[in-house]
Amino acid sequence: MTASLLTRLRRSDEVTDSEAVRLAGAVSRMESFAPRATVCRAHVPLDVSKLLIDGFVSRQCTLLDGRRQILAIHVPGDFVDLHAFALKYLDHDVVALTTARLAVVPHEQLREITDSEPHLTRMLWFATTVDAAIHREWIASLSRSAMARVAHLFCELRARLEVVGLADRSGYALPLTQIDLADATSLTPVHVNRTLRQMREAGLLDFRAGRVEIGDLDGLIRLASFDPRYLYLDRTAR
Amino acid sequence: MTASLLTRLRRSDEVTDSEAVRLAGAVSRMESFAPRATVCRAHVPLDVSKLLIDGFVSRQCTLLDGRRQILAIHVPGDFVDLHAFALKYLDHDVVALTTARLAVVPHEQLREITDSEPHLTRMLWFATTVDAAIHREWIASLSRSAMARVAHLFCELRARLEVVGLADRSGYALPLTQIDLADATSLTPVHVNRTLRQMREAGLLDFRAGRVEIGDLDGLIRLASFDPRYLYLDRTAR
DNA sequence: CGAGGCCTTGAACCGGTTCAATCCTGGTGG
DNA sequence: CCACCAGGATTGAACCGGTTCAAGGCCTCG
Repeated sequence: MTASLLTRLRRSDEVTDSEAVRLAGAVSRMESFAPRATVCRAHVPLDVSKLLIDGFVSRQCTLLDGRRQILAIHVPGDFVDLHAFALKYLDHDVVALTTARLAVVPHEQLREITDSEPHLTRMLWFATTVDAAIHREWIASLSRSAMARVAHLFCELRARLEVVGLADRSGYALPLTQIDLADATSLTPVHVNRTLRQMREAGLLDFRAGRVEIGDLDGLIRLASFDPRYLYLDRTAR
Repeated sequence: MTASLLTRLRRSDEVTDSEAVRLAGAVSRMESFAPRATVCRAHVPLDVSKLLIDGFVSRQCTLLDGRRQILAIHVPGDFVDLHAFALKYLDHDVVALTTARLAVVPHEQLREITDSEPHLTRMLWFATTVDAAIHREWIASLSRSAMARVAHLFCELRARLEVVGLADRSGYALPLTQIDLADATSLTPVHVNRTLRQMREAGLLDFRAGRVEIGDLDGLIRLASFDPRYLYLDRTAR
């Protein structure tokens, strides 16, 4: 169950077998969600956190005028609402974008890990600070052009999915709608559509039928000015 | 030195005297910075983190076209680059917006705290997840109108400064330029200026001479649709 | 007293939005 | 088996919030 999380953590630091066992043992059960189903709601006290096994989920909030803002998109291996362990409730909703399976980890288990496994604790802390780094990159991304924003999102998802073996240089499965992309980039669906057409015509990328087909990864990276260092994928003792 | 950090942490949970002593003992020295001085630079390995004692500092990055994007504004009591303890380097620069004093905490000390003080560790972890929550709120804010964005920034700073006794309902000192506000809201200085004029004419707020004078806090909160729950200022065991 | 920042205001411009219509596709029920 | 329907994708045209460019004004500091 925790295989993809381990793959991710091991990309950034060494994880001992006993730590891996500890983590696997912390999972109490699995949960499945249909597309659009709410995984957890803002401002509701939580005593579990959830690890995404497969599918895509988003952190999102609903603005006053009813528009949905996607704050982050999570991929398999992400400990989606680990923040809730420290925060005790979330400030946003977590919603399934596709069919999704998540492993449930009671905070009681996390509490015991923090009491007895300092290194594992630092790894989990690390995972939440990477989330924060991704948020910052989104803030910077939002101040750029529509093309750059959309390209950046595709580059980021590619890099993160590659870590868990779900993407390569040529593309990846991404069963989202243009509306999802619009809500994630703060653009209108209409403009996302035009932007995708431009990218297709430029031979950069073709997003169709739930799949991202990358024509020119280097061009895409340049367009997005994507620098993956903010994902902290290099290996260092933590 | 750690008084304002303690005030902040104690707002969210109980901190024992021995924990407070441990935290105070972790500070190795003080550093002062002039306005615009760089506190730490992106992508440079770090072995200390810094706690803001007084003044304002920003997390920021420079976009390809030379524009500066402010990703966060920190107020006294904030453990500005605590993230670097987990990340080992930062993905952005930290720059003094005003004259600023910071307390330096070696990662070695933080390491020892994580090894022997689980509750204090969770408190520090908590502090970084609140930073992430603030980032998310900025993402949502950026998708709204110029008025709402600027109003939201003023509301947030007021709420955070109030915790450490540096603001009340009527206003607070904020020695930033309109250019700083522009870079923090992804607006142009020209438009920030027009927005501030509108807010002044509406009797909501007067930002002049390095001070925010609030005329109608409730109106401002409404305009910003500011909901302070994302700052996690309620007291809970963590 | 001159220079450099910052603030302020006007006018033209433009990237992205809004509104509206049409197409396409997969799923459903008769 | 096919008509129908709903949700998403696509395209055109008018519009608008915020940008850009340009010109002063004001204040502080050397």
